[in-house]
Amino acid sequence: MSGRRDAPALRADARRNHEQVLAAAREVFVERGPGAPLEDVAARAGVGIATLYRRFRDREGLLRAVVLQALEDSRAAAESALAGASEDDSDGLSALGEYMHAVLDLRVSAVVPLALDRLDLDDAELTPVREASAGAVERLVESAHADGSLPKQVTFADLGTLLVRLSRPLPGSVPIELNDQLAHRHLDLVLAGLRSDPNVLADEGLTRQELRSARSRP
Amino acid sequence: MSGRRDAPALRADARRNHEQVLAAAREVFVERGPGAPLEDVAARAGVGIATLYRRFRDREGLLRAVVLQALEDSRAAAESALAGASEDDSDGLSALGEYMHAVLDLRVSAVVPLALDRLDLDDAELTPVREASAGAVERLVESAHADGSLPKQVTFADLGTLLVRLSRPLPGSVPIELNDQLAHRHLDLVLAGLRSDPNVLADEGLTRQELRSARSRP
DNA sequence: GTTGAAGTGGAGGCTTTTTCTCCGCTTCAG
DNA sequence: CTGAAGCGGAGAAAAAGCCTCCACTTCAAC
Repeated sequence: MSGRRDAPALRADARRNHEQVLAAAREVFVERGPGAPLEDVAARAGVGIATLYRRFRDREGLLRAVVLQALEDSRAAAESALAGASEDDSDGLSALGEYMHAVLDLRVSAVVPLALDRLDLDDAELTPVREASAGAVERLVESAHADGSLPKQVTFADLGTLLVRLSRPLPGSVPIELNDQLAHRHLDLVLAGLRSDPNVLADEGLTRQELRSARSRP
Repeated sequence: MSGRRDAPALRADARRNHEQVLAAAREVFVERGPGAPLEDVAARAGVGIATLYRRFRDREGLLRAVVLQALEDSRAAAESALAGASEDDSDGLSALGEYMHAVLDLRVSAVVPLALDRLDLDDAELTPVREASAGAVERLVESAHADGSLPKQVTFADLGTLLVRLSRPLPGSVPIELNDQLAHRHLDLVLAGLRSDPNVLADEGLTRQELRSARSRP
């Protein structure tokens, strides 16, 4: 559960800074792209640039840490939605919708593809975490397929890529609260469409494997 | 209909380069942001950097030209959809859908907000073109509201911002054709939802004016 | 064809931006 | 109280990007 090789135990203030930098990085990378100046990240975290570099080797190290944390957040949200669904007797699509709204707030789908783009896709540390997160979401999708609340033509890949589109902030000077409010509204629009019509789309979307292989061999 | 003050009539090759740069700029700005190196734009156009600077004063001049052209494209698409709808006896939502698919292909909604962000919003040359384009789209939306094919709660601002989200390319190395294919699929999903349920959303979206004022005073 | 005006590419000087280290000062925790 | 741990930010070094200059090429009018 700790970093690579037993961590030497951070002092309380250092640990707090570490978290603040990570949170700031997620915001800044989402707003300004994965190449945003690290000084901006430090400033947003309310911390000196040296502190950022003390905790993270370089941009790549920071990106990797951000992705790891975001994927973990996503997995937790998916599992909590799945658990919530079996307690109440709500259907699979409701659970999926809950997860998607949560992910929007976490900005997971905005930051992960952005950051992953600059990282080694086959990284040994990243791969299992990616699998775990995707697996949890896949179970959510399967359960919605199984109880008929989500049309079979709408696949994991459809929902994932759609979520990416909905997660990225609108360009231009749109205030962040308005942006988020609109994103949730747009998601509701999509979810309502999925719910009302079992034949929304004529043909079946890509599978996860198809999406991945299209990505790796462009 | 020509540029500012009667243009001195370009030679054929120069005119061709001018168009190629404009087209390349639209693509590159959409893919890499409005701050992308102009050398990349020149390279994509198959032209030297000097040629780019000979035709456009600087980045701002190029951005402005791109926006002007994109807005003009959008207006033409909206008017053609509106005209097509009255010929056939299709409803307002179909016309709107046709327009939205066309705009996706033109990448208008991706490039315009991006570029406008770096330009003077109250620019005297831009404003009338922006009005003309928005006006044509507004007529399309109104006609869909009027014949009941589009729920009243779904506003111009909703559709515009949604189109922006759908238009931006997915980050990561997603091949362009796959990206576009998915974008059209996602749009179909949204349109199907709009069509099937007159009460998709509980409350009314922002008006155009509300969106604009939220943008200008953040 | 010839000719000269129009157009072209890209090397390179200059500026701006970003990175990342170093070191004197501050804070935590035992 | 003290020393180990942590901190901020100045600034050297590097990288990225801008845009001009000029020797060369192409177009089109005659």
